[in-house]
Order: sequence, then C-alpha cells, then structure tokens
Amino acid sequence: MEPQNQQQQQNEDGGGSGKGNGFLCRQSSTRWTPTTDQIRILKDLYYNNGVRSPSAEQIQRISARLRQYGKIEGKNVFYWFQNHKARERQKKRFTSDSSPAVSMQRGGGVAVSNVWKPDHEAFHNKFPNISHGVCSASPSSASTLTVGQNMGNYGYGSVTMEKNFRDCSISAGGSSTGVGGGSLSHNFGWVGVEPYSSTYSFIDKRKVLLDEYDDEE
Amino acid sequence: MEPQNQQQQQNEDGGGSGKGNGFLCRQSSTRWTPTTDQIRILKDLYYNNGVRSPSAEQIQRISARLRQYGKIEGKNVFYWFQNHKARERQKKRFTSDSSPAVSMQRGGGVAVSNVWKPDHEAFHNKFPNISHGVCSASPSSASTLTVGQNMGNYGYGSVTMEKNFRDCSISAGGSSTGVGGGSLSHNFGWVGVEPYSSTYSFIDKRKVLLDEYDDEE
DNA sequence: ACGATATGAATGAATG
DNA sequence: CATTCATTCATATCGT
Repeated sequence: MEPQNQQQQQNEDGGGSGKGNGFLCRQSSTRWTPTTDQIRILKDLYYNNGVRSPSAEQIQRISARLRQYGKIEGKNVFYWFQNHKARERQKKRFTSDSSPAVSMQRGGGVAVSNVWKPDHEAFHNKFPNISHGVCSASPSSASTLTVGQNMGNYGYGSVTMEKNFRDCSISAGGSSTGVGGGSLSHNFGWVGVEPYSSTYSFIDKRKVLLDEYDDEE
Repeated sequence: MEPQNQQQQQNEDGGGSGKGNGFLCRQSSTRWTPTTDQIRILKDLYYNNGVRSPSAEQIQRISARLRQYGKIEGKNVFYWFQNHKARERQKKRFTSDSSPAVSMQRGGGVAVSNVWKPDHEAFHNKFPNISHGVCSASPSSASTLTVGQNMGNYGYGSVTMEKNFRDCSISAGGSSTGVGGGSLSHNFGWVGVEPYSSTYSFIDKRKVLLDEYDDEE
C-alpha cells in the first residue's frame, strides 16, 4: 500500500534501543518498521502464495529470510499476517457484509474488490487465483502451481480451513427491538444502538437489525 | 480546534477537485472531507448516543445514512470513530492525567456539545506491573438520560490482568524442507508452505508462542 | 507563502 | 479471528 511513501528506515542495531532512551536518539521506536523489501515479500507470500496464517515453522523461515532486508522478529511476521488478513476481512465487512455466501468452490476468481485499498504496489498481481477466502479446499484447481514448491507434498487440497463461520447470517428478521423508548435528540434506531442494555447474556440480542433505511450501493 | 464554520458542501467532483493535480482525472481529493451535516450526525452519535466503536453493521448503517449528505464510505466512519475516540482520550491524558490531584478537570479544549460523556478515566497505562487498585466507583455523569444502550465496552473497571499461560512448546525441529526447485513465480520453498496445517489447537498462547517464533538465524 | 493545528488514513501490537 | 489501542504519516484548513 502506501500510495505515498514514508518510512523505510531500519536500524540495524543489535538490540539495546527500545526504551533505553533518554537521549536524543529518538528514532529507534520500539515498533518494527518494515522495509519496502520486506513488505514486498510478505505481500508476495500473501497474495501469490496464499499464505495467511503461517505456522510457527513458516514464521521462522520467513523472518529469517526477511532479516536480510532489515531487523525483524518472528512476532512481526506473525502480526503482519494476522493484521493483513484481519483488515482485508474487515474492509469487506464494512462494505458488503451481506451474507457470507459460502457459494461455489472458487468457480470464478476471488475478486478481491479493492474498495478502499489504495492498491498494493500493483506489481505482482499476476496470478488470479489465490486461495483467498477461507473456503479453499479446492480439489483440482489447476492453480496449484504458485504454491507448488518442490518440498514434496501437497496437493493443497487438505488445507483445513478451520471453522471460520461464526457469524454467518444475521437474518434481519423482524424489527422487534422496540425503539420506542425515544432518544433525546433523534431516533437513532437505524444505527443499531440498543436503547437498553440487557444483562442476560444468553439472549444475545446483539444484532439489532431494525433498519428500515438499509443501504444501497 | 475544530473549525466548525465551514459550509463546504462535498465536492462531488470526479476530476480535478481543488487540488492542483495536473494530470488526468484524479480520484477525488484523496481523503474524505466530511460535510458539516455528516460531522453533526457523527458527533450526535458519539456524544448523544455513546457510540464509540460501532460494529460493522452499525458502520454500514451509519455510512449509508450519511451518504445522503455526501460521498462517504464505511471506512470513513470507522476511522472517524477510531480517531475521535483516540484523540479525545489522548488529549485527556495530557490534561487530567499525570496527577490524581487537582489538574484542571479536563477543561482542555473539547468544547464540543456533549450531552453525556460516558467515558472518563480508563487508565490502563500499560506498564508491566502496576498496582492497580480496584477503585470501582462510577463517578460522574450518572445521567442515564434516555439512551441506555450498551455501547460496546466501557468500563475497564476490572483489571483483568489475565495471563493465561498454557505452555506448549512447538518444538521447531529441523524440518526437512528441501529448498531448491523452482516455482513459477518465485521460489518460496524456504517458506515451507505446506498444506498440512493440521489443527494445532494450541494456537493461542501468545507471549509464549511469540517468543518461539523468534529464531536465531 | 509558511507554520501550526486538526484530522483522515494506515498499521504495528495487543487483547478477548 | 475480531476488536481495540497507540502511533505515526499525510494532508486539509486556518492563522498570521
């Protein structure tokens, strides 16, 4: 991403830094600042190789590899993937959180709609089918190539994919959430702010859904 | 702060907006510039309704509703609340914090029209070990008014210094990842994108695991 | 025109 | 995996 440039500076210091400030050396901010090369590789792995939640071993390898381009730790890699995936999902949720739509087995590309993503580098976008969502399990997709290193194994068909569907369907059913309470200023029922906080957790009326405005676009 | 005197009515442009972009049609002016109506509604939600971190569904509704007043996307709403909350807290940290004594009661600058202000306090100074008295005492503003919705999460009352330790080493033995071949795009064999991600259900011991991620190269 | 400030956007790090 | 917090960058806007 980074439509505009910025960062790109890494201290090769072998440690120390951190909170050991006290002097004008205010630049070794505790936080990891990925170099452009590191980001490039990470994205390559993410988009071109479908890496989403690397295992501990993979993380070690990745971080070791990326270390050539700057200081980095395993947790950085871990967080990077976590965040990248989470944000991609979140983005989708804000815009079209209609229905999970498990749908077909990757019949037609994943189409990662770039709605509010400034596009990443826009360089390596060659391979269209990458196991994007969680539901891959694609049996015979000929796309095995990209991830087909020669480490011997895989068919990519056993990708597990854990149980991601926890929030499936909201069923905007009846609008029984009496909003009649009356807000002080306006009726913000459309927002979904519950007028009363229930103490009973098992009812879980979290999803309010009483919108009548609904959105379009 | 907060120049609330602008009547800019959303530039619906699609080509050279105010910015002096000389080439071709530019996407709007990069960043979203909320209209006064949008800001008014957002603040209403924030202050009068206690909305702080709207959920995805709420964000959708809010953005849909605000779209009447100008171009807006879900992320804009998301960021707006994020920022607004963060900045309010940040400013508060400078003024009232740093001394439990007097300190001018947040008179700082937040001169906006607030009619509730549910949150105050919330000091979770993330210090490794800080003795934190359980001073639970719902203080100011008990005016429940009429909107008593459960706004997400507020109350940091309990310390929740939970530290679930579930040791479980990952034993990053020497994997037999023979690197070497050649893949079509890049050679990512070193990553070991093996599909047998199996089901390690120990994916959650954070600290411990994160440490393990780090390797010595 | 600048410089300061307000604020949108992005993202690393954590926590639940 | 979702959510949240803190920081930081970038830019719009205003003041002088």
